Amino acid sequence: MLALVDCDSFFVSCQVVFNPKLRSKPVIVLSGNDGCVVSRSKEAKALGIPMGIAAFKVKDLIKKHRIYTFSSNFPLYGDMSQRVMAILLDAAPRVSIYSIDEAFLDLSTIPKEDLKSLASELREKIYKWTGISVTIGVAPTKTLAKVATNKAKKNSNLKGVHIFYTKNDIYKALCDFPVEEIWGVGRESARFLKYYGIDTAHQFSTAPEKWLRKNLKIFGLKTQKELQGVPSINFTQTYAPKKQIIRSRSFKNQITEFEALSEALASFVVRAAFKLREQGSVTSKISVYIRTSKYSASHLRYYNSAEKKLLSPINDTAFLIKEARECLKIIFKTGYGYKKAGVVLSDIVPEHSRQMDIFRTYEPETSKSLLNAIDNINNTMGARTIQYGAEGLNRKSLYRSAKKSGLYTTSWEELLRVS
DNA sequence: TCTGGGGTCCTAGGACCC
DNA sequence: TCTGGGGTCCTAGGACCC
Repeated sequence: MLALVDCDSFFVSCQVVFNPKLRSKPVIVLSGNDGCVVSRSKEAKALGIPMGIAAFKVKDLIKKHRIYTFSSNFPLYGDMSQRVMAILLDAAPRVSIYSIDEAFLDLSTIPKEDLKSLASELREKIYKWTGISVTIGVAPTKTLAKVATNKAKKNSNLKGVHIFYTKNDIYKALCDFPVEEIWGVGRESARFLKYYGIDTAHQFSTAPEKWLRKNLKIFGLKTQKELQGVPSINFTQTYAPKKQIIRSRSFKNQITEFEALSEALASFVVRAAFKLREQGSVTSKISVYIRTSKYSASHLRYYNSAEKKLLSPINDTAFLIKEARECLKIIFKTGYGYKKAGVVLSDIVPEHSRQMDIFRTYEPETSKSLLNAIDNINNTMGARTIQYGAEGLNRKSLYRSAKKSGLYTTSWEELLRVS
């Protein structure tokens, strides 16, 4: 058996921990640039705020019901996530952290009769130690644990824990579980399945194997096995290094100047390269993209990207900034108002297995101590204590973030004051 | 006026080899 | 008229996740 532990309305919960008077009130958290609604309290859901909707579209609803609104605050969520995960890592021999607010726990060594108390106690402990409430689903496979969690969230009588003990438990649950809510069945597959009369998870689990393999490919087949109780999705490593690192942002106002865009890209590179070094990796491909608004008139729309392959994989910020600038030169066109830009590092490999460049156009050792020094200073004295000139100095923020709460757990200046 | 920011896995098809 | 049979590697882009 394995458990899925899923934090309830995670971003909202993080805000409420440090602002307890918001408990039982409608609260939402917005995406970057205050664009979309990405987390909602139970009360906000009940008022009809859909997931992912553009914030301006529900402005009236927010005003009318006095819904408390926060800009996203990722340093806070990341830190709260680590606290929850630390408890989970201690609770089971193997833990697979799946996202910022979810993890799978291997419970195969736990006797069946102990599962219920273990899950309930874990749930209480997490709430007591972090203030975050979680829902736990226990089942023989990841996909079924997802179903169990889903059921628990919809039925408050279950008190946040749902366990599939028997085949019959599973059968009953799958019969009234909509096919489009299965983990791994997205919009495309759901439309296809429904066209052929497959509406429930149970129907999916009994569909002909060959037909499924042909149309939904290998992942469709794996999902079917999972629903039948046969584990088919790997239990991945807890701290697997990223294979791709993206840093991107939407801008508050359109950017029209090359230099301004170049500075924004440089700041993305700085953060991406820091992440790269943090996980002990080097990259051999950098790509850059810029885009106008997706919603503007078609003749004002422009999207383009460019990439550079690096002869020798590296993690040197200054080098990558130069490469990003070269990419921008290729794709930048005047006359457009750019709304978003991003940097992608890919073809990432561990630093110790780096393939050297026979022509030695770049010698990584020379900058290693410099990079270490910069990282150490920024780690101990705060991010951006030392910056690169290419990021631009004293610039005004390019991003909208009007309702950001304090960095209660990661900045000495912003600790919560209690009186 | 205003529409997020990360990720992963899989497949088809091209380029290439003998 | 008819034009082999067996492979590998790489990449772009789709589908999906939170």
